[in-house]
Amino acid sequence: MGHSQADKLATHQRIVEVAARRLRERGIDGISVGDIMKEAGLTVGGFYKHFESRDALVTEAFILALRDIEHIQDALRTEPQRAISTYVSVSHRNNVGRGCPISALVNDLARAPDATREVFTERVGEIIDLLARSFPEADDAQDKAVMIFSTWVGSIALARAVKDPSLSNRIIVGALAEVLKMYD
Amino acid sequence: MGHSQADKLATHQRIVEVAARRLRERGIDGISVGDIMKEAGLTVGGFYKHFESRDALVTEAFILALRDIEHIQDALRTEPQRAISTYVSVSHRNNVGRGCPISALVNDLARAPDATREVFTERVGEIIDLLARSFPEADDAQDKAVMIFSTWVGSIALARAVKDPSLSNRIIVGALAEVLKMYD
DNA sequence: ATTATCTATAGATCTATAGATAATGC
DNA sequence: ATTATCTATAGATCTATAGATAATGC
Repeated sequence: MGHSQADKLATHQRIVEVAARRLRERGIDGISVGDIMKEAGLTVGGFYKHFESRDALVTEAFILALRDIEHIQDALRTEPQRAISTYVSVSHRNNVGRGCPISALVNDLARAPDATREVFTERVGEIIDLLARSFPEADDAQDKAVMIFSTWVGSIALARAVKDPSLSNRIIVGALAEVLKMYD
Repeated sequence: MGHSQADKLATHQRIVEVAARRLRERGIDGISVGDIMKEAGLTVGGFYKHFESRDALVTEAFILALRDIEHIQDALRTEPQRAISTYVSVSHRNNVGRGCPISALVNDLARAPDATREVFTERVGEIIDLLARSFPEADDAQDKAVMIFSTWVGSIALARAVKDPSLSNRIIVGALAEVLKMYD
């Protein structure tokens, strides 16, 4: 056992990092405390010295996962079309464990505890505001923003769920092409 | 015990109906064989005389749930704008248990067994084809179709997951308004 | 002395099966 | 005799807790 206070912080971070990835891959109900601890190189007994409950880990892991879309939000401010092309992409579809936790977990979030849903809701509001600002001259900028974000989430989630790779690619490529036309 | 062969068919149907609703409300991992049987007025022991496995019930329940979008598909052939207004609506958002199983379960489906994903994939292809036919004069009809279906799924899933009712309404109303503009 | 992590386990699930019970249907 | 459903349970989870162990840090 290596157990300084600094070690504990590093351990905590490692647990949350593992959970943030597996959460997106397997869903909220798809991860267990035991599995996450094992993958972090620990045993289950120490878990509750780090987290109040399993739900608390889920919320913390979701918050960490949201960091993986910060670069999209930053790009939205200055280069919206590049942000869109990064989100609606084959590489994003293929990398669920490191991708946007909203498209990976939107159904799970609808059934999640309030604490997690609140974090999620705030971020959705921010993204929609950023998208709306990318249409400074439109009088329906908010509506356009809401539609684009719905398309992002829907296209990536659908492209991951369909079995046919050709259909999956058509969803990504087609949705991207149409969304980009909104900037013409 | 009432146990004619006709009773067994009715029992089977009742189990699948209960599962089709709870599946959409709670997710694939959110239903248990025992809970579904209990809600159908039965005990757990009889389950495996009706289904090969839990997964088999999930697939059958998903197929039954798909019947709740057949009226949308029918409307798409003749009145696409009405079909869209029915799908992207507050009442659809509020009725997950009887609503489209794709928007309720798209994340779950990405992690589901192949048999379920295949049924889902086929239906997605059909819907996209129907949507594409609603733009007979456009040369990007397939892309438009893919975008609209992504918007459907994303807007309903997001509107259910956000906590703020005002934001939830803005997502529905905004996404609907923008999609309808594609028919102008 | 304190504490970060470990071993062990209680108690509550959940899927699936075995065998009993009470009807149906030849 | 057959069979639809029931009771009971095996075996495998899963969350959470108790108490032991082996470090840290005053």
